[in-house]
Amino acid sequence: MRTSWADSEEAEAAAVPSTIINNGVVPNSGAAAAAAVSGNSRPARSAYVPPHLRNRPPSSTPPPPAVSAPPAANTRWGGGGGGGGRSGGSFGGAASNTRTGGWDRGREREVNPFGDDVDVEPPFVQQENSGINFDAYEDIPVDTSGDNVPPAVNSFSEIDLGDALNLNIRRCKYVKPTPVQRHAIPISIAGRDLMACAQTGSGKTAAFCFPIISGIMKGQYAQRPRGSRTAYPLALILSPTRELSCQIHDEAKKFSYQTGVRVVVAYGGAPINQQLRDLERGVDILVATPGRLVDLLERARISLQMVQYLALDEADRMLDMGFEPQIRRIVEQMDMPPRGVRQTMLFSATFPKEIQRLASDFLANYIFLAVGRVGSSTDLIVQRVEFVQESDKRSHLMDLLHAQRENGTHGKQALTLVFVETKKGADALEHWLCINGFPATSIHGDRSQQEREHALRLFKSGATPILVATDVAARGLDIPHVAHVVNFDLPNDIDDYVHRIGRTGRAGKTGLATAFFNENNSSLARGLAELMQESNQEVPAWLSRYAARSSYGGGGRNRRSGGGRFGGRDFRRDTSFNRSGGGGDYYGGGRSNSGYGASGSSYGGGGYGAGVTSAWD
DNA sequence: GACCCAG
Repeated sequence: MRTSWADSEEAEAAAVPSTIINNGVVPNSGAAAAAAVSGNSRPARSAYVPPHLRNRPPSSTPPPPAVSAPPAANTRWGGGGGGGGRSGGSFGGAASNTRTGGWDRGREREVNPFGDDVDVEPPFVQQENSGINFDAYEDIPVDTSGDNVPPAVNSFSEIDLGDALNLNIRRCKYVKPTPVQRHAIPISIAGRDLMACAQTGSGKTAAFCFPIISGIMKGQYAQRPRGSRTAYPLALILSPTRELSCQIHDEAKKFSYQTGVRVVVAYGGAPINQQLRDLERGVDILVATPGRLVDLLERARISLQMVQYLALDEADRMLDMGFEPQIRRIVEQMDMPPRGVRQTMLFSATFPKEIQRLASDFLANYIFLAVGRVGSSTDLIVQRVEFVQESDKRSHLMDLLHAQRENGTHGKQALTLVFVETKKGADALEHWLCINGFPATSIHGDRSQQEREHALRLFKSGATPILVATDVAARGLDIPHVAHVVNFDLPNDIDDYVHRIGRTGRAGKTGLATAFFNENNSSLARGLAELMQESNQEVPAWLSRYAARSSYGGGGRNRRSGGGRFGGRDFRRDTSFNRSGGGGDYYGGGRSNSGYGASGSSYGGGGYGAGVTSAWD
């Protein structure tokens, strides 16, 4: 499960000598590659299974003859997916015939992430679905809008994802798809663009990984340029933090085991040389943070011209002020195929309408999908708000921690995650907790990547059961056993609050979220009070008064919270967002036919309602 | 203010 660069160093050492096949093709010109892209821009994701994938045992085929050649970029690794594509090329029939799935396990040492084979490797710490209460999902509210929405499926077997992927799904102990998977996977398999409000705890990562992996396995892709040091991924998955990219990479690798689909992660703070070597050995799916990706693009070590699939995790964050220019540059100003040619999938739990509108620049005739959650699960997280002056916060936190210690809700199985506003504040609080007898560590952007990963490991293992964090840890991270999230400093944005408290109460477990509120947070009062009310939480009278005060002053409005909060609703259906005359563009030529209106009322006026309070992410 | 290349 580890993807830190320190660990991949090991994998690298084990993986040489390279078995990558070099067919000797002269580095391709951009034009040729572009032609290849446009000629195969939407690979058919039909039920067709290439012969070499039919009835294929997991790892029975012997390795091909070793080919001595310098590592070539983008050679399909392990074969499984028809990477050879056109066997008419100089690749040669022999080579492609030998590239059946898993042939090179002994040579490339593809680590078995499941620990059920010869390779002994610790099993994944999280088999998230196994802890999910599926009964609670049965009547979950789901909304879709857009043209010709493909119907949802009820089982993985209804979709032909391919044998190797299906085997991995079974190994993950995923018995049946979660609601977001039931809806998002058919949409993606159909080749449609997607904006999905979904939840990590219910398998969001799988929801975009399965179609990508399956599509690459089945796709008949033109030979990617070789011989140069430029890598040509077929899929790009972007996320806002390094740790989240690592987590997605771990998941994607698990799903890709013995499929022949190669997953590489690239993020900042780690030595770039290792990542360059990984890329040289071939990449189908690239998981990256924006900064390092831009760096690699500028070095011409990556080209996006073969990208067929683009997925943005935490998409609203990626398109928020801080990231949007970089994302726009990557998606629009590099060599990535344009929208409508590539397939684009955006995932997040919170999707403010302003961000939805921005996002529509990257999408073509997309489907909007919102997965709510049953009201009963709301109670999994108890939200408390306490009025605490700045000067009293530390002693108040100490009281909470002492109480937890007495309750026994402290330690390996009851982790406490404390969010603060600033990096300095994180350091200070960590130090203060330590000298007061509470072992704590911290994660924030001023720590080295090694320190960040180390802190996360200490916390996850329970060795240090308190983690002080900035918003770097607010989104997406799946940390089991977080029993308590403390908003020592509340965020300025209610969406950030939603993501923060979503670190607890995951996978059917209960959670507690405590917030320290004072005058400095008055701009959040209204959103907080509304959210708590929707979540059937007790709203303190004083908070309601704050909320009432800020409601007419316009005080708490910011760009992300104005006009409909949690994005549980397609902005294209909001007429106020279509007034500029460009509304038709958002639809790409058609109106919703999903009957949204009929079920929309159950959403309680456009929010996630109860859904925002828990594992939904 | 936080997060996102490199050094």
